[in-house]
Amino acid sequence: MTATEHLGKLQLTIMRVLWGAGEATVNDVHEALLESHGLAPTTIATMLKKMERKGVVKHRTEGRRFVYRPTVSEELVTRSMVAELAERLFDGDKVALVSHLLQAHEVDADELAALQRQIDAARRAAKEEA
Amino acid sequence: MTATEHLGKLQLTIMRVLWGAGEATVNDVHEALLESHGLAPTTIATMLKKMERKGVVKHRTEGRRFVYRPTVSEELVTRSMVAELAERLFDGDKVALVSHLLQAHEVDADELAALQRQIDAARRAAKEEA
DNA sequence: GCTCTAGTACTACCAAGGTAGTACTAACCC
DNA sequence: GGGTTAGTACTACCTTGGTAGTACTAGAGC
Repeated sequence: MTATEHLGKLQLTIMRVLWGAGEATVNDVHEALLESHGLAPTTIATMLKKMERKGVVKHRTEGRRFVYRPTVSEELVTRSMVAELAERLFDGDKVALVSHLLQAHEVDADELAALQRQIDAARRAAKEEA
Repeated sequence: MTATEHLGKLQLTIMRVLWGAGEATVNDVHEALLESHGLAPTTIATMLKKMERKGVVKHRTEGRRFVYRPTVSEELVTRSMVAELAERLFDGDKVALVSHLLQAHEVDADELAALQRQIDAARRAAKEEA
């Protein structure tokens, strides 16, 4: 039932570090985001704690430090967040979401061609599955 | 610049009433959402006030009541919310968002065919514009 | 003019995301 | 063994979305 794995901006950023590294300590995450975000280490720690309470990460103890690892996949999060938006904006109709992108002129000619190829591939895949 | 016109679930619901009606009083909105949501009238009023502070609606006074009207279009809100998600999840790449939908098997064969037609149309439109 | 009421203002509370300071303590080093 | 320090715990504050009760007042009706 994909329990709406909705993550905030910072949470997603942290998750990306975890997804990339497999697992990481508070310090690892802090280092990874230092240049781009410059947050206090305690901010990362607090956020990770909140995320653990929410169930998207788990930690094990290694000496003094906590080693966090994700408990949900990037794919799952992405899917449920996209689904949530489609739900809110298009009453769950994912095709309408794609239509919106096409109609809002958000996609240029090259991108359209790329999409065309992807749709072809998806249709072929769908046919084979059937 | 599309100043990230992000709206919550209820806010969006209220906006839909306003977009549909052109303008509406607190009571109108309350009536409109009574069956589906059953919220207190004060909840609607509070929400509209917060939305006005945020700049997505304005009101004029008509005797004792406030008549609210949207100051942003549905198109704008939709676009900026989709863009925000694309930003968060796909680093702003809207094509990647579409690819995700296709690859995640979220779209069935009929829908693919429909999309195909839309892409064709979009490509023709793009060609004519050039 | 006065009362009743519709309708807004004000206030309050909860949850979650975000941010961070301060306090505490286990571990390491000498 | 004792001090230093790294690293988490606790607490706190802000914002926004959501929800609603209570207080106040302009207007309508008599």
